[in-house]
Amino acid sequence: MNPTRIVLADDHELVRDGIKSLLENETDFKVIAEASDGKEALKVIAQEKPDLLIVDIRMPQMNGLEVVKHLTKDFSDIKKLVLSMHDSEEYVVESIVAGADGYLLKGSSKAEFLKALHAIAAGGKYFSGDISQIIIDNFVKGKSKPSPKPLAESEEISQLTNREKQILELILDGKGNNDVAESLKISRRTAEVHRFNLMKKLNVKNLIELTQKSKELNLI
Amino acid sequence: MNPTRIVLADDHELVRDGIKSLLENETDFKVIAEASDGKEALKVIAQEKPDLLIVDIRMPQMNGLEVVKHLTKDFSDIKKLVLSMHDSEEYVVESIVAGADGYLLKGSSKAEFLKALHAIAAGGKYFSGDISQIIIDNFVKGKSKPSPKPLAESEEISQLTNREKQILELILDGKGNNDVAESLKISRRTAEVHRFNLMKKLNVKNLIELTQKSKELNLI
DNA sequence: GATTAAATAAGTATTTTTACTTATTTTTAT
DNA sequence: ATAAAAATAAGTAAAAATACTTATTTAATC
Repeated sequence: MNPTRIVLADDHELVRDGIKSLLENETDFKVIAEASDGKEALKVIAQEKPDLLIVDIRMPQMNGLEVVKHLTKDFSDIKKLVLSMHDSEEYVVESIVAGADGYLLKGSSKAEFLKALHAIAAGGKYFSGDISQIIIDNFVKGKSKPSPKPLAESEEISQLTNREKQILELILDGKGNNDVAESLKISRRTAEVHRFNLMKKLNVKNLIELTQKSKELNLI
Repeated sequence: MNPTRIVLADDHELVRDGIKSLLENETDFKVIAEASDGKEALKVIAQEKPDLLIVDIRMPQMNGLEVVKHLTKDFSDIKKLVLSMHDSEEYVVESIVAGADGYLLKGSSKAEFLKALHAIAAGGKYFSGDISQIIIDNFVKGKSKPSPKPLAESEEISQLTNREKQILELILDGKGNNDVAESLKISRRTAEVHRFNLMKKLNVKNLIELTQKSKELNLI
């Protein structure tokens, strides 16, 4: 197998060097590029198309979570491991919500770091056991959780055309046909047709069902 | 500080001995009793009132999860660490739901084991990073999780009259004013007024916002 | 270069919702 | 018992949405 190609984003050179040296003898991983701030990270990622991003939260220009969000949105197949000094609740929760595949405290051992990388490279998730408290508190609310649905990109959403997805987003922002038309500079009728078609494709018959379906599809 | 008093429940003597020897030099923890099946565990716990139970899932008579459930119900201040050979989804999820404070795979290192014990003794939770995938998949459903609100009955919802709450539910089921009217045997106009009023109270201006607000309020 | 798929737009008719106001009847609380 | 709050209902006019159909213009693909 080819090594997992990694981009490293952290504003401290020392930290980057440390991680690089940790990975030096690992044949499974290869750091192919670095960035010292969020904006740069995005640029580098667009160029290099790595398999995985290791990113610090606190960075100049654009923080790590923003970077993660962008990746989740625009490069959904790039994995994201968030490294942080903090086990602050907000950061952890935000990271998960932003779509991070892992969250490690900088105090983690090399062994755990590698474990996390392997898990994530294999398509899994790895969140430091130290923060499980936070995860449980924030996400395990009701008890029963009936559907362990694959949160993968569903077939349903992929039958939508790009335009339809775009319009769906606007609808989900609470926009009416008129608003949609206006913000996309198309006629209201067109907006209506798009709405009509996408609702048909998603097999829903009203906004509520649309919203619920969207929730199931993790669009909201 | 007094050491944390532990009861050990596992049907394999070897495993129990192993854990005991691991804890031998730890002044913070003391194994005060053991049990080799679930029923016995409950009996011992009732006698000894330990601070913490380390319990295997697979045991004769009564499995570990059942024991955990009983403790959560009847001895809520006793902490529970579930030890398992399996990272099976069901077990993990069930453990959490049953009220376990931690879940460790038997393959965990001594360091992680102690970390977990310390975390749990201190009132925290510790779930092996290896199973974070499962936790995330099962409990983190929708993306946005804006409000770690106490899912207590919010002020907003309590300003609604009962009738309005009832109608809100129907709306959230995707019912239009006509459907609402029909199923409550009231006139459509009345349904409209209720909808109008409740939306005003919740300060939303369309169905999407209503749905989102309802999600925040954990109504959906 | 031809087909196909996607995006655009208009038309039509029906149904709903919005955004009120007014007013009567029940409940509930003091 | 009486005032206040809640539930009921109707009216009106304007704005949107629904449920289609048809049709033209781009893009993409074969």
